[in-house]
Amino acid sequence: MPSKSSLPTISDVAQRAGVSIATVSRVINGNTPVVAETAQRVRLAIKELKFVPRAAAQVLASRKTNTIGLVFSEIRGAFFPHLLKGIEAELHSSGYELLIYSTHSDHPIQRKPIGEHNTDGLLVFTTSLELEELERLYGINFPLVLMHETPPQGMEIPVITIENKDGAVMLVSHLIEKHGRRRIVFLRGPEGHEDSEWRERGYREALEAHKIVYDEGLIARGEFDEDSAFEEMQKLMAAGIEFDAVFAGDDDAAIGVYRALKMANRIIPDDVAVVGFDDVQFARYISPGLTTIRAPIEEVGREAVRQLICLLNGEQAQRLVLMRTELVIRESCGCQNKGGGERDL
Amino acid sequence: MPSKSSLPTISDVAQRAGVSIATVSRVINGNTPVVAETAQRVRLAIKELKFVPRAAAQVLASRKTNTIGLVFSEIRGAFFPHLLKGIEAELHSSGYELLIYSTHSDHPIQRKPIGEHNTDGLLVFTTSLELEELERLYGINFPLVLMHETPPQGMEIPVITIENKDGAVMLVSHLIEKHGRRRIVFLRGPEGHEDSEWRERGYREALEAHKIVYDEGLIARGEFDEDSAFEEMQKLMAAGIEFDAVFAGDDDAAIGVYRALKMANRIIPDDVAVVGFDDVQFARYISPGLTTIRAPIEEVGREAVRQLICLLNGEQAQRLVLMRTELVIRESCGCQNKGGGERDL
DNA sequence: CGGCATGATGTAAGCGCTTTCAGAAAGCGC
DNA sequence: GCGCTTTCTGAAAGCGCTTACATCATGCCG
Repeated sequence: MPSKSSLPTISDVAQRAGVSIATVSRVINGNTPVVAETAQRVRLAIKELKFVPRAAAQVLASRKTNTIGLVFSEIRGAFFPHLLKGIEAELHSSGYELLIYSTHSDHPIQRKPIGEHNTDGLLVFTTSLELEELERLYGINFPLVLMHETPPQGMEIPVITIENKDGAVMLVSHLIEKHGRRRIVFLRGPEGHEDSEWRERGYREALEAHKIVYDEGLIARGEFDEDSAFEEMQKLMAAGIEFDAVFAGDDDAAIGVYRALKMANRIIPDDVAVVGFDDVQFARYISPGLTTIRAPIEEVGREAVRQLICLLNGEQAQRLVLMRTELVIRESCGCQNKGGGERDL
Repeated sequence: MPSKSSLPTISDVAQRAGVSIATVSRVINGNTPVVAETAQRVRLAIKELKFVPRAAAQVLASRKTNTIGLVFSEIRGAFFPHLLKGIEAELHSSGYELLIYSTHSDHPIQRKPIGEHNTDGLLVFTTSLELEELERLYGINFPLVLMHETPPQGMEIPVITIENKDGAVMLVSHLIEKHGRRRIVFLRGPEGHEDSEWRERGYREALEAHKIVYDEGLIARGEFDEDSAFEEMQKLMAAGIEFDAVFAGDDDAAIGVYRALKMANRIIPDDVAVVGFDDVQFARYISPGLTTIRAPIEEVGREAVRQLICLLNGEQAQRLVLMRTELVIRESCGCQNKGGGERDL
């Protein structure tokens, strides 16, 4: 049993097969013709020695890492698995590896964790990368694709995102038209979060289209998560603000809204209608079923990878891919949910 | 603006700072003393040139990749984010990177995606790695930690797992003692899945302890996911098998059970009590709230990383870490859920 | 039958770092 | 001041691959 220090290298293989290391390299990479019989001998030697090329050496010599990076900030959130699944799926079919880095703000970064030194390109979700680093990477022409974030001034980086505004309009219009709601709370996401900005714009447009005056007092500032949503709702109610519906910003926040409302004995949807955004897994499981917007998150991941691969191949990528969103009606808005979600509980 | 082909290297830095590349390397790695003033000059040069060491070169020269790998098979499943979160958190505080590979069976692997050539050690979840590959890695003394899977015969690999059997016993005993259920269906997980094996053992022990005869007819074979659970329940009901409770194998499966039961107009928990396993996010959100076992999944991830790092440092790792599980009572078993889960909806 | 494509293989020069080893500079006691 | 140790720094040898280029048989044409 060989110790770890003596793993076989390409020269061991070459020697055993009676060829030069160049030939071994050629049969491994298959880009230069090698006589069939020789190739067979090499492959045998590889198998016998259980040889696996050291990735670092390949990368160093070929200047290609064959892996792409994903920078992400919020592993929590029902959102993440969907996105990752799409990315993984598309990546596998293209032979790239995935390096994931999630930027926790708490640990100051010493060595640069992810970038041009260990990946061929980067998938960046929302604002998980500091502007400075983004500029640096862009400056050296490093392949980059953004998700749910338009690039800063002057940078031409492909973006994949969803129809946030349309989704919000559908949601709010539904609340107004079908259920006669007029005092609709909007629970924003984090400051500077683009999804949130667009959803708010949609919210305002929908109000306007129905001649409802925008009321600053109905805007609450959450973080796209359960806890902050819960607290914001508590505050709102404590302040005695009246409302008959809540647009929760995203599904995670909707959970917090549910909790606060139930604790205050307000019935959903009779007293207060609630809608979310994203249609994550649990949206159909909670009670009442959450009316929300289906965002093709998985598809965003797939498309992001596709565009990045375009870039990696030196092809032109699309500047902007906008994914359609779709209204998913369940019961939390007041509907009876006839038909549709047959998988709902 | 430098083109991608002319990224600065360590020699550029050395030249600019008026030192040798060895010195630059020393201040980067900080393991050999360098006079403060010189070090400062080097750091300045690094900053000015925006130099980032190429990871591949470092890896090749130092023979350490500074990244650990995670091999996983089921990105789907409410399970995954919890695990990943724990792993990420622990990893960051130790300065390692994470390379994730999820083994989809559909794409035959050409190049070895993950292993000794691109990581310093591997975290392996359940049976995501083929035995042959596991043996190979073990054979070359490669640092390995398994999660939720005991190592094959003769291999001494550290394992992190949870008290599956105890959890199952708690669940089933609760069903029997508090709710008088006696015909309890057990919905298994996939063949060979260790969690499933142990849960079944707990199920049988609990029955035995209460003098209930084990009935083969009450065992259904799911896949730890919603769809197979749904189908299995349909089959069971179609076959006219009687039961007053279902132990769903895991929470994902419980969802499928809920759906099948509701579709058949059987009331949970009055007609049929349902319990799950894992306590994933949505368990508290569904209606009725799912009685389940809280498995410290995140902690499993953290602990796995800790053990792997022990190995990487040449220290001894624990052969087996067993995490305690805990009964979480909500309403799906028939309880009224007084107290406890104050975050439940 | 000589000259020349043609295609398979070998030779060797890196890729950009780390690290050993040796040398230079500086401090110390006698 | 002389030899000694003690620090710091530089030269250079790899790490294990890829790939441009050279080499060497072939086969083919005129």
